[in-house]
Formats: sequence, structure tokens, C-alpha cells
Amino acid sequence: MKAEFLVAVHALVYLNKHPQLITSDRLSKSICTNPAFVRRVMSKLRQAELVATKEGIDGGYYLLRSAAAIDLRTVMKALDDSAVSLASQRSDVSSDCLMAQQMKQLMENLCQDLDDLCQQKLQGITIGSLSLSINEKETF
Amino acid sequence: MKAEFLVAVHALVYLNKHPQLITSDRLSKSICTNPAFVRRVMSKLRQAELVATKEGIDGGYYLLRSAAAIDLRTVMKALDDSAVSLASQRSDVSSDCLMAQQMKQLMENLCQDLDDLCQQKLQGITIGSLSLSINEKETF
DNA sequence: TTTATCTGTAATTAATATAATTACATTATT
DNA sequence: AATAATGTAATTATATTAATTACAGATAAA
Repeated sequence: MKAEFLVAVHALVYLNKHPQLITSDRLSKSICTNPAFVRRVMSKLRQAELVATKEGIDGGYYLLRSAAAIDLRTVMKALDDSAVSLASQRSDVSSDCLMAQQMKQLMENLCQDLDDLCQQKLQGITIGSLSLSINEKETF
Repeated sequence: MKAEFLVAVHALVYLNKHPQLITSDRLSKSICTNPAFVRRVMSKLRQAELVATKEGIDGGYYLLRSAAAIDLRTVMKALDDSAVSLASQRSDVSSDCLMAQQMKQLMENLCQDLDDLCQQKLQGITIGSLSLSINEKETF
């Protein structure tokens, strides 16, 4: 699970709480990151048709669906992210390491199984339900 | 899930298939990595009392329990690893980003919940059962 | 008791993945 | 035409992880 996921969820909750056009600059201030990173994440959400964009002056982002209709599995998929992964920075094992290759395959399958479990759970959590847990105190 | 976990599982399966003292050098060849990395991982397994060590000449590692009695949850815990984590290299958000901090907490809780799910599943998988899926063809 | 061979572990370096930044093209409104 | 927004590529910086090096400590055999 990458920071992109956190950024995406934050942005979606924010958009839900502020039903208007919101700029990447404003989002980045709330999220505590930079506008370009936000835009890259939002671009993926747009491609998944979770949000829409208005370019040009007075532009920004807005939700395309109700917050209750956006679940976390969908968000994670939009970012091409997963809950469970090998996260290993190992260089590829040479082809003479037969057992190591089998083991790698076995572990990849295991990760897939575990991720499936997680995705089921994520499907039951929506931006709407998360919004209830967030107290928006910021004035901007 | 780090490479350490893969290395640990591989080593445990190997020890199960070769019930004798096995050196870190031999393990590293099967795993396709270096002996020092293997030793560091094995050191953690030893502290968790999954394997034991014989130092000095003709030394090496051997299993302390039957392979059927070693489940993957226990292995992962021995390495202080987890199945689900934020894996985010973000610098800490400043304390004036109230919503970002709440969001981070929310996501950490979510990760914990997802990880608990995974750990349940990992508890049902043993080194013994995994060994059945691995065809040892290597001669050394 | 000396030597050889193993583990234990710390310290360093290298590689990799990720986030942050910069820059600029594109779009839309005034 | 000018302004203010997104879109996106390219680069740089940072953090994490793996690999390597080095050597101390332990054990057994000669």
C-alpha cells in the first residue's frame, strides 16, 4: 500500500466534504504534499471515472459518484496498487536456482491469495463511511 | 512482506528436506543469495526458537520443531515483518495538517485490520505443507 | 594448543523503489 | 491576449532494503 493510496483516499474524502471544484493546490495543502503529486494521483482517479476535472481558470476536481458508492477496493485498483505484495528489492534469481524460483512462485501465489482476502474487506469500506471518522477542522 | 520472509521460508523448507546440519553457505547457494544475509535471517529464527545452531567446525543449522508445527505466521513474527503495511516513504506530515494526521491514523488502523486477516490465513499454512509443493532437484 | 571452519554481528556500500520537485505544454475563462 | 488551472514527462532527492565486507567468537580436530 503506497502513499498514493493514502493521498487518493484523503482527496476523495475532502471532495466529499467540500462539494465544489477543488484545486490540486488546495488538496495538496490539506494532504501535506505537493500539487504535482496530487495531480498525478487525481489523474488516475479521473481515468477510473471516480472524479472529473475542469481545466483552465477556476478549474479543479469534483466527485463523479456519491461517496457511499466509492469503495476502497475500487480506489486501490484505480492506482494499480495492492494491499499485499512481495515488496522485495531482490534482483531476479538466476535460472539455475531451481528451488529459489519455485519458492518465489509459491510466495507470489500466497501474496495473491492474501491480497484477495484484503480486497474483499476493502470492498466493504466506502469513502462515505470513512468521511464520518474524519473531523474536518481546517478552515481552508 | 520482505525478502527476509522468503529467505526464511526457503531455509526452513530446505532444513526440513535435509535433516542434518546445514551451513549458511549451502543455504545461500540454494536460496541464491549471500551467506551473511542468510545468517542474519537465521539468527532471528534462532531467537524465536524455530531452529538451533551449532557453531564452529562442521557447524550449521537444524530445525527445532517438526515442519508441521511451524506456521507462516510464526515465521513472519520472528522476522518482525507483516503482510500489510503502509510501505510509504513519506516524510512525517507536519502537525498543522490535522486532516492528514487523522487520515494517517485511519490508514494505519486499516492496515492493522487487514494484516490481522492475513495472519489468520498464514497461521493455517505450515512449512510442512509448503514442503510438499517444492520439488527438490538440486544435488547439493 | 594451534589451526581450520563455522556462526554472529556490525558497518559499509550498492541497488531499488518511492516521493518530491521542476518545468512546461495544454486548456478554459475572462 | 492574459491568467489560472490541469496533464504529464523528466529529473532529483530520499528512504528502504539487500549485498558485501570484515572480523570477533566458538568449536572441534590435528
